Amino acid sequence: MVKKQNIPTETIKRMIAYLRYLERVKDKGVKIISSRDITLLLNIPPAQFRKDLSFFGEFGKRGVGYNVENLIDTIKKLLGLNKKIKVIVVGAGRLGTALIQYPGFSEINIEIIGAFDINPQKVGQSIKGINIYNIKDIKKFITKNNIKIAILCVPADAAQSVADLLIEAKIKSILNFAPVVLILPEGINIANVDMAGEIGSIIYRMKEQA
Amino acid sequence: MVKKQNIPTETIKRMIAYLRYLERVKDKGVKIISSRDITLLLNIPPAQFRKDLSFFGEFGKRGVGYNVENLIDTIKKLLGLNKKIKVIVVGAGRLGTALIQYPGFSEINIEIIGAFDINPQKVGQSIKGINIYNIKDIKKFITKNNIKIAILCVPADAAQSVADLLIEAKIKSILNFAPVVLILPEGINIANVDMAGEIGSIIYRMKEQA
DNA sequence: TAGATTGTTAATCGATTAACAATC
DNA sequence: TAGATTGTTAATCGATTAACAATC
Repeated sequence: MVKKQNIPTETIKRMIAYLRYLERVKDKGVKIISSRDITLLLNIPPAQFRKDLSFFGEFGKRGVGYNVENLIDTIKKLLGLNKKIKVIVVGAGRLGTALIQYPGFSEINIEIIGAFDINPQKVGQSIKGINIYNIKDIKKFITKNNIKIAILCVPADAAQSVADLLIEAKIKSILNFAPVVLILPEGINIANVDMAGEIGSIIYRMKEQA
Repeated sequence: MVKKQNIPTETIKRMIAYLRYLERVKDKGVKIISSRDITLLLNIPPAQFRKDLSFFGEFGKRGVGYNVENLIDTIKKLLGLNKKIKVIVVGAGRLGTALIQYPGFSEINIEIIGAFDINPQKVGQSIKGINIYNIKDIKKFITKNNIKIAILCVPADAAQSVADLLIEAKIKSILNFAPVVLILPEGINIANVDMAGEIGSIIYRMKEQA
């Protein structure tokens, strides 16, 4: 029977961390690993790892541990990372072009298949084989290539209108790097990467220590 | 009397979002704002805004609302963002050079005063007036300029050793973009920006909808 | 005063952690 | 069988939300 409670987003993010760590130990030749060993370097209590997995099912062997290779495959399947996922980058500025080449995405099977910009000087160029297209063609491109996910890295003041355009083009999910809260219809998945917020929290904690 | 409970990190991050939003409405000439209006577009219940502020004190006027300009100044002071904070970028690759120019940092008074790389071809160059120095000189630079915060964007397999170097140079806080969990001594502040984790959580949620 | 909105308490909700029976 | 480690329940902890008295 398929388990179906509400799985915390934090659990999903930890699963990706587990996945990365497992890939690393697999490369070192480790075949079997315990919840204790897998969480030791991740600064997580072993029970949390087991709890996280238990949302999805049973994947270990009592008294033994987890088969590394199997667990990698399992987690990939559970998260939907077992097949390539095509995404586009919207906004081919500094950050956008950096993300096109970010190895952390390709590692988890995410493939950037195009970038879009409004600047005519950028349109037509390509970065690492990824073409930069005119943003006015984005709807056609999304439909034709059946894209569901966009990485949004346009300037803050353009973010909402570009997001509206993406929704119109039937994008289902947005990874937003603009420091703005986007207003989106129900059913659209959004994740915000707030880099300033992260560094702000660091600064506050430092202030507290002083 | 100074309030001192344990303030959730999420509260701090929301404070930065409030700050950004307040700056925007201030530019539009708004003088007074209620908790309802401030949270309307941020998708947050008004009570949470008030609760967040209450960790720090009382800043509104009952029956009236909050003075926008005062509140901006207050939040900046509370978070330690009222004076310029000097930081360095370590790793002047695509992501590093993008972050050097990221406007979201300068908006909250964070000033990048130098970048560091191991690649001799990059050393000596400069981006938007920010010099790229040889990483072997980093310790001297940190000491001389009294830097407390580093933005770490070296490749994953170099991240731990570079972090060790930063600790040796007496850095107190690290904003880490490498998809690795760093092992750091007690008392060092760390924030991890896990871009792959964020997009992974999106992919999972999309899979659930289907 | 009447209306509005804060600040805060208490209730709710959800996530983490501890403990242990199950079982390899 | 003895030792180890899982999977899961229950306890704990912390954060969010609702409700309302205080007060402008």
